Amino acid sequence: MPKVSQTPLPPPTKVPTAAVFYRAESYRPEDSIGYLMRIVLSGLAHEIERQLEPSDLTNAQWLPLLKLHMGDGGTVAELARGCRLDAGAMTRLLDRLEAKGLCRRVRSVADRRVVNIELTDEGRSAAVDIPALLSGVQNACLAGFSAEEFETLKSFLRRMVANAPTKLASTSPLIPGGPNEA
Amino acid sequence: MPKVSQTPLPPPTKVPTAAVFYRAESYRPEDSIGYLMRIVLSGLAHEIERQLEPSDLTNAQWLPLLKLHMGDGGTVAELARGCRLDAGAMTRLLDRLEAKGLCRRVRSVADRRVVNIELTDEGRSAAVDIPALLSGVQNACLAGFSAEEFETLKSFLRRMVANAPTKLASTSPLIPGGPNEA
DNA sequence: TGACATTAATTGCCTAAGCAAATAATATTT
DNA sequence: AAATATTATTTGCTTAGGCAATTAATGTCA
Repeated sequence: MPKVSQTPLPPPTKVPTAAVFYRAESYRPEDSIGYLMRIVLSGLAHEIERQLEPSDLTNAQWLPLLKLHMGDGGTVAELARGCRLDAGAMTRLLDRLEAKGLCRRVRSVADRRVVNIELTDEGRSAAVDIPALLSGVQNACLAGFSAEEFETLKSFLRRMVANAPTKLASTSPLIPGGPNEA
Repeated sequence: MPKVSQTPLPPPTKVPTAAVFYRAESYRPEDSIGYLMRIVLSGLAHEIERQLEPSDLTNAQWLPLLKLHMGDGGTVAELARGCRLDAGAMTRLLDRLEAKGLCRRVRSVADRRVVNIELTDEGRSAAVDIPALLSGVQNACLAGFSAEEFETLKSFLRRMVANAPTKLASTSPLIPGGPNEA
């Protein structure tokens, strides 16, 4: 039951009216939120990768490793969903992790289709450092932000996630507590 | 001259104090701004690519095509810088655009090292539709945002861009009017 | 002028991600 | 039970991007 209003609304719009912030005639790539987010993200990725160097991990590899370490998914399919990756891509990513000795594949006995992924000791010791690293990089990215601005930013991002085409948003449990938990 | 205050500031900090929004002990990937931005961006990319289908263009190809059309860079190096891409990646991207008949390479006579990239008629006609497409997708992503929220979001993003490691931010004219033009 | 440095573009090698097809195992249905 | 559908994983093919080395052309400096 979304926002029942007591006073009758002039036009009974159920979907929020599409804003017109960008127009074809005046479009400049550098002003677009997509462009700006791309720059922020690539900066974050670059710095994360730089700090990951001693661990011999790439920016694509820390997320599945972290999920394994947190017990959030222990099969190829679960990891692929959790990392929003193609199953084939995850297979080959795990090939590389396995080649580095960070994890191993164990065929499930209960369901012989699934392959359980287990961290090795090296994998575990590489994983424990990741949260601190990610926290540091993202805190640095937010330098100068107040706590309130930080919350506002997150709520903006969650609203944009919710605006994304349903297909993408529905394939995995995106936001644990819904798009409104501040 | 950033915000000169009349009252004396208690600690004369010149660099904004690093905020502590994320901590290793309580880190959850789904709460991170990097994760949220990644989802928004991939949703945007997916939708843009879907709408680009009739043009036979990919999400990676519209930006160089648009820059060529806007006269913003006509050589491999300029396009690579403008699109924040490796020169080698741009070479091969242009290979694919050329194979599709959207552009052609013309060796410069003034400086025989450089290759000038020219749009073909097909390239031009593919480029003209791009701004409207990008505007539509990004406006949809911003559904429900007020004009003020939109400006706040952009200012947040610009501040994060400015916080990015100097290396990345200095390689190209990121923000035309500086990180403060609302 | 000649040695050296810089720049532009290309190429090879790697990681990476999506899509589609193939295979194998499990579920469902008739 | 047999046929069918679904699921898990893998593999081939493609686009894509980064890094390093190579080649060619231009600039710089002693």
